[in-house]
Amino acid sequence: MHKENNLTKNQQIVLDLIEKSKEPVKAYSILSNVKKRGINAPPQVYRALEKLIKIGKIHKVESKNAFVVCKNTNCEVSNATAFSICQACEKVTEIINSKLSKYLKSFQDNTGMKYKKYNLEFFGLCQKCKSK
Amino acid sequence: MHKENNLTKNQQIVLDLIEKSKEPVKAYSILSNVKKRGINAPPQVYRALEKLIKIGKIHKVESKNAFVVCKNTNCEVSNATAFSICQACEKVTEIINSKLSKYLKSFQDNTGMKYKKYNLEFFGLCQKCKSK
DNA sequence: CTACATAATGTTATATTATAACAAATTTAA
DNA sequence: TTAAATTTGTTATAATATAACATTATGTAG
Repeated sequence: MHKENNLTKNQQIVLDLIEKSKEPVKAYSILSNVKKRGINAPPQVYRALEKLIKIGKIHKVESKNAFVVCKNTNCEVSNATAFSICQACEKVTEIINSKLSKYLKSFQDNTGMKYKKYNLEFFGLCQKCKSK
Repeated sequence: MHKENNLTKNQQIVLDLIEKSKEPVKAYSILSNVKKRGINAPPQVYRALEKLIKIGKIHKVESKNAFVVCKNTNCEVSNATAFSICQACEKVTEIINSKLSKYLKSFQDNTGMKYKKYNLEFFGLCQKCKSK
């Protein structure tokens, strides 16, 4: 919400909007909400999103085509992301767990491929929805 | 490739096509390739895909909006999927690693949320692309 | 400062991915 | 063999994302 350095006007507008939201926000929802602030067309939103992802301010939740603020000081510019997604209420939370990230960052499969990046999405029922 | 039981004609046609492909296939690529077999419109493809995912025959690679055959006899109807994706050649391979799947299936975060399902995508350079 | 390079912007158009809605045909199972 | 459920075929449209290009702003080296 507060002014970040290094960000251009459009990037800041888009980031502000995502930060204000409790839920992941979709690109066209962002667009319709920032029209009053002078952003008129999809490319302006997608460009800002691309940059914000690149610098690690936000992440894309792939299974939802939606965007969330990075809550993790350790995810190292978007290279190691994990989310918990409730299948009922659709709530998405970034998982911050150093054991998990250490495990995955050092994971090696049998092909010898060295991983630079991962994205993990867990699905289940959150506390609230479980008790319904 | 061989006739599977339980599948309808369209489901079988779509599955055959995905099985024949070495790479993840996109929905509209499937569509254009099965027109000669009588599938004319997107909903026919998407319905087949939905069913095939549900029964665990195929997976969706979320970061690519593309579909691959399940290579894993243990992924238990799509509930535990992991992929290795080369950022250069875009090759996608399903990771079959029981340590990894055990670790993730039993993973618990601090919210008490119990996970039923996960999808993990690793990115890096495959052997071939690394040595270029 | 100034000129070059780089990045960001604004804009129009279009490509790509996915679903809604509904009538008809087929399969399943009571 | 009828009712229910599923799958199909079809048209239309919604939702997500990028191409292309002219313009403006910003950063940086000389």
